[in-house]
Amino acid sequence: MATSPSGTENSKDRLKGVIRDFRREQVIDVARQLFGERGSIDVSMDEIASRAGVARSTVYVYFANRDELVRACLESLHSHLVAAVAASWESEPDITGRLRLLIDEMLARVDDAPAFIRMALVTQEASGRGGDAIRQELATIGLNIARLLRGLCEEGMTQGIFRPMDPDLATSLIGQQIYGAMAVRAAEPLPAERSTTVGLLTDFIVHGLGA
Amino acid sequence: MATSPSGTENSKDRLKGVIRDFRREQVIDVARQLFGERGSIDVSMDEIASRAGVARSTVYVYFANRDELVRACLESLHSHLVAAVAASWESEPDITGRLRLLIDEMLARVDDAPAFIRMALVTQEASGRGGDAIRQELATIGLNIARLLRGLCEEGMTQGIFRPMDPDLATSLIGQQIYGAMAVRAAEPLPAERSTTVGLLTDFIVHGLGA
DNA sequence: CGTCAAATCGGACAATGTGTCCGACAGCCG
DNA sequence: CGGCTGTCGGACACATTGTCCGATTTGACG
Repeated sequence: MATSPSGTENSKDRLKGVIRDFRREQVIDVARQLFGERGSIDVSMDEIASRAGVARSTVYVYFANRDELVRACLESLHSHLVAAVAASWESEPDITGRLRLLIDEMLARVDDAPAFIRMALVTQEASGRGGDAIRQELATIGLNIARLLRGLCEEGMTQGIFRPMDPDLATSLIGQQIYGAMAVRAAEPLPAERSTTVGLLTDFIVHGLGA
Repeated sequence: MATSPSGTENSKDRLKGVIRDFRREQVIDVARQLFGERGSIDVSMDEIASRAGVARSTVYVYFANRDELVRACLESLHSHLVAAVAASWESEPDITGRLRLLIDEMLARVDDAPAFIRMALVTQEASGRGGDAIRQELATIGLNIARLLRGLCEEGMTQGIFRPMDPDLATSLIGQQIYGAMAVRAAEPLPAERSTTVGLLTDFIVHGLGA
């Protein structure tokens, strides 16, 4: 640690870090695309590596194993979602509008990578052996979205738009509806126009089926 | 074909058929239980075979491959569901009551084999290579349940309980909600009392979140 | 009881994919 | 130049699926 000036060393290390991140994202991008097209089970590490233009063994330098790579892809998807939502959140003061916004972005993720979402929604599967990292990541994502939803519910009730109700319950019910909608859309060969679906979904959540 | 009296031969063949069915169900039961506990990915054919007390190669006499076995398990689960619903359907004339009944039975299936349901809900994954048989079966099951739901929706609208709406849309929305609820429940380590959940869910479907 | 056929066993096999490891090699920095 | 680092590419051990086949059991029938 004393062999070179700390300034130079830091800069060098930072450069290395940047390069590493860049390579990592290169692999993640390829993996996300392949997973999005064909799900995660059907894509081998071999294929990801060769498509990313690196050796298979090199992939294992960046990711401990397959699950870690999948986890990183989920993380990437999530951060894109968060960024997209944050971008228009403040400019949409209406509660229902924000709900619509959130749903729209989530369904957009589905349209982006249907096969991957299909897998993600269920990779809670694989409860036995591996998959711990993946489930962990999904839990984190779920929690984060639940946080958004819960805020929405509480404000909706305060404003008298929603009827009084345990906010956790409301959050869970909305979450389940969105979850179902995502899963169904992910399985659909030709999903309907997203804006239409979002509108109908939001309406249903607010009004239900009753007369 | 002329070597023995046809009567005897038929009886013998039927017996063989019965035996075959019996053995098949033996394997299916074991597989369903293991899948229910740990999902389908984590259970090897080896383990299923040895737990069922047969050789691995024998399993392949009854099922062409892993997917066929999974398909058979799904079929079994579905037929149990249908039987349970049919048993109390007629004695429940109320539309909301029937909806509650259907939801209750579906969630009961989840409680029965959470890990398997988790997988089933997403085995639309594996869109590439195999999995065709499984997806086929899931589509059939989904269609059948959608049929029930659609009838419920139409009758509800006729009776003025539900607001007028495209019945296909209503069916899809309810289906998605139930789907989400099943998936979430399947992932829950300690799901809430089923009757409570069913009540809240039904209420939400009918009334939504609005004030 | 002995015979025969079908069912089952059990293990070998090829194919595929994962994760590990290591020697070779190229580029960069001192 | 000489060493360091990251990458390559391929060999390896391991697990699993699905196939195959000879040996063995079972059970029905004469």
